[in-house]
Amino acid sequence: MPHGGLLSNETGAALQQVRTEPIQQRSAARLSGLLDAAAAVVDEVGFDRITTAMVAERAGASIGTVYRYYPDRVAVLHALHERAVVRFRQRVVDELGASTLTSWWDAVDCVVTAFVGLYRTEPGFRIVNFDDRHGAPTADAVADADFFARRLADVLVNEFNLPAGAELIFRLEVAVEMADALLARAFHTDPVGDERFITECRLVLRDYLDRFYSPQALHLLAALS
Amino acid sequence: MPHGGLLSNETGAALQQVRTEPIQQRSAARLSGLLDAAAAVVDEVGFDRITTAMVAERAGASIGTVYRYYPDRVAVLHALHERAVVRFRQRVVDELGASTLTSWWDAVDCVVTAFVGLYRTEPGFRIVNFDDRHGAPTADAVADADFFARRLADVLVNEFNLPAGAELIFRLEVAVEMADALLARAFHTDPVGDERFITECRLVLRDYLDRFYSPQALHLLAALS
DNA sequence: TGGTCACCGAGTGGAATTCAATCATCTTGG
DNA sequence: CCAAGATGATTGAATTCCACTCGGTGACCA
Repeated sequence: MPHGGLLSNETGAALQQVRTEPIQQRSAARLSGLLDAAAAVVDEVGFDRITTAMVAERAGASIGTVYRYYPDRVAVLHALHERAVVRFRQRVVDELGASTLTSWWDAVDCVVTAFVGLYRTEPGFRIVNFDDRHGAPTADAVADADFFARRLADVLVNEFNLPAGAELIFRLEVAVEMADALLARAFHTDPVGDERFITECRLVLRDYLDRFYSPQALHLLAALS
Repeated sequence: MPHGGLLSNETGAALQQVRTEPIQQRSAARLSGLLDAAAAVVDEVGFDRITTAMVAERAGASIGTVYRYYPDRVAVLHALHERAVVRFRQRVVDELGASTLTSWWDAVDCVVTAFVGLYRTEPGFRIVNFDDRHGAPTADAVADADFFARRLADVLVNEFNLPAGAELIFRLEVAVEMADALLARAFHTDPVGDERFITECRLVLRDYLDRFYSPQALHLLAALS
């Protein structure tokens, strides 16, 4: 299942995600506690064997409490997914800030590094590969699909003068899909991640994007316009 | 989710897949009828919302009949998956037979064409993207993961003299993962398949493999040994 | 006409989800 | 600063839904 990996939107996140916005401060702790519990359970039994009871018990709460915050079981998974994505984005900007970037490639590399790092350390991070596929096409699935690609496009345009536009976004969408698949494959059985697939992922991304956005290609492009 | 797409194994297929081998001829019809029903339901509600009752009703059978042939719900999905894979392979060989192949690229192209064709016409074909992810690492997940890659490797080695070996298999595994992801993305919302992703898939595959197995690269390789 | 093969569908059990009762924390008038 | 409400938070028994079982019934075959 493609998509769902690096991608997500922000607006739709809180949209009916949480039943009741936490008012008192203890609720916030409860909420993140529930997600921590869910993450732990995901690591233990996988995210289709998860039960609401497990999450509740692990969080030291009762079943009812889970349902106070989330309308149903998959909503919990969605929330966990969202949190993972948020942390991923944070990690990316950290990574970007800590590195000296000499070309767009370094930025792409940072993204891969951030993803791999989280896969290794963040409990339940495999949830980023969760995408519940409905038969009925999810209403705004496409709308939020390319969110991350757009984000990344902005960075590449502003920092490295790549040509903005729908084409760049599409290319990045493709790149994200490929990276997602290869990295997920790297961690499919190996908890540390199969290095062969990780390095091949970097290679593929670079080659693919180089085809359009290498210095030479850009130079050529500039000459034409 | 990675793997599971174009891949599958053959040995594990019939292994505990069907509870009772059909003895009388009407049973065979029942069996395929159940799978047809399952395929229809998959198209309607997606393959995680599917219920045994839905399949039974759709097939004009009772719950018990479903369980006469399949030990549990996921076994039905596995069987449907297997059938899809079998039909896919058949389609690939048909396609290969009908085309005049001038290079390994044509063979790869045929595979993509077959996959896209089935996605468009075969009910429930999206099941090829089904891979039940357990928390406990599936015992032989890796073992059957590269089955299709090996198969394809055989063809490419025998027909187009690509250099056999673990490297080729790994490359094809990577290629399969990428193609799987991009094609699944193409059909994620669009039932006819987003042509942009399909053509980009062909492009990516060609570029990726060309890097190692283009005539020039092969020539170079031959010179070194 | 007995012996399998197929089939049925009410029944069982476990997990998902609800909800009315209870506890905890705020807040407001005195 | 302190009662009571008022409102948020929590609980867990009850309910619903769904996978799966099994004893009984008809269909085929020899």
